[in-house]
Amino acid sequence: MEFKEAKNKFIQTWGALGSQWGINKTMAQIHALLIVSHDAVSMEDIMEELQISRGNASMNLRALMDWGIVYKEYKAGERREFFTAEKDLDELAVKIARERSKREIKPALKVLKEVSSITADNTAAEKHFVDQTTKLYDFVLKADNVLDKMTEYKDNWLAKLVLKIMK
Amino acid sequence: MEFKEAKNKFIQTWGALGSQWGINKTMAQIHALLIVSHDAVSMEDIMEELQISRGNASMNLRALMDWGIVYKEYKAGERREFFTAEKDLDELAVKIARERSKREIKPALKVLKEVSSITADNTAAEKHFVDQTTKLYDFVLKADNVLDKMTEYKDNWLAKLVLKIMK
DNA sequence: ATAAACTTTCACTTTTTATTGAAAGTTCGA
DNA sequence: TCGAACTTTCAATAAAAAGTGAAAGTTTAT
Repeated sequence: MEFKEAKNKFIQTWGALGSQWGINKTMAQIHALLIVSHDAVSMEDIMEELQISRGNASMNLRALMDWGIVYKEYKAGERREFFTAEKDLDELAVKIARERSKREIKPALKVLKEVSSITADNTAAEKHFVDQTTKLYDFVLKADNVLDKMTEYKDNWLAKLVLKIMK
Repeated sequence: MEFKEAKNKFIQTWGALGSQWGINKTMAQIHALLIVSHDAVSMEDIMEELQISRGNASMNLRALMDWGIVYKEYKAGERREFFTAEKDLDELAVKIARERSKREIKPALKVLKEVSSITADNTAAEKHFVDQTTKLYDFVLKADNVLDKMTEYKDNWLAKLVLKIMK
C-alpha cells in the first residue's frame, strides 16, 4: 500500500467510525485529514481532497473549532485561512470528553435527577422506577466524574490509568 | 411531576441521548422502557407505549438481544413473549463496552495497523503520517485494553476505578 | 471608500437511516 | 395436521440528517 491509498483508507475509516459514534461523517473525515497532515490545510484543499462543497467544509470546520480540536492558522502573506488539528492525543481525548460531558451527559444527569425525585406511591412499579433512575443517576455521575479527573491528569492520563487499572 | 410523566420524560431523554451516540432512537427508548419496568413487558405493550409499529418493535428488540442487554422471558400459561432488560448497571456497561469494542474498535485498530505500516519515503508528509497513525494505534489499543479490564472487574468496576483514579 | 479575495449562511436537494405494514414464517394446543 | 396466536422479514415509504451552491457577509490592501 502506498501513501495516498493509506491516507485515503484512514480518512474513510475514521469517517465511518465517527458516524457510528454520532459524529457526522464529513466532520470526522476533515478531522482525520488534518490529523495526518503535516502542514496546515486550506479550505480549498479540504474541498478538493474530500470532494465536498464549500458550505459543507465551512460548516464542519466551524463545528470542529467549536469542539476545540481544530484551529485556524494564518500564514504570513496569505489571505486564506489554514486549518490544523490538535495532534496531541491526550489533549484531544480530554477535549472530546469535556465537550460530550457538557453537551450530553450533564443535561442527561439533570433529567435523571428530576425524574428520580418523584415521590413514589407504594406500588412496586413506582418504587422500581425511582430505584432504577436513582441508581442510573449515581452511575452516570460517577462516570462523568472520572471524565473530569481525566482533564486534570491531562498529559498521559491514559498511560497512568493503564498502570493503575492493570494493577 | 407524577409517575407517568417522569417515565415518559426518562424514555424520551434516553432516546435522544442514544441518537447522539449512534444508537437508534427507538432502540434506546425500548431499552429505557424495559430498564424502568418492574415486570417483563410484552411486544404489544411496547408498541402501545412507544407508539411504534410491530415490525419496528420486533427489529429493535432483536438488536437489543444481539447486544446482550435485553432478554426474552416466557410466562407460564402465556403464549406471548415478554422482554426484560439487564438491570445491573455494571453488567450493562460491560456488555455495551464489549460489543462496541468488538464491532467498532477492533476493526478500526486493524485498519490503523495497516495504514501505519506503509514504508514512508523521507518526505516530511509521509513521515508525519506514519508517526501519527502509529501513535493513534497505540492510543486506541491502550484504551481498548482498559475496556477489556473492565470486563474482568465486572461488579463495581466503576466504583473501584473511581477510588483508584481519585487517588 | 472600494473592490478583490475570501468565508459564512441557509433554502433547497440529495442521501442516509428508520419505520411501516402486510405477507410469510413459526409455534403450540387440540 | 390444522388453525389460531403470535413473531419476523423486507420492500416500500417516511423522516431525519447531511450536503450543495449561490447569495450575503466579511476582511484586507490600496
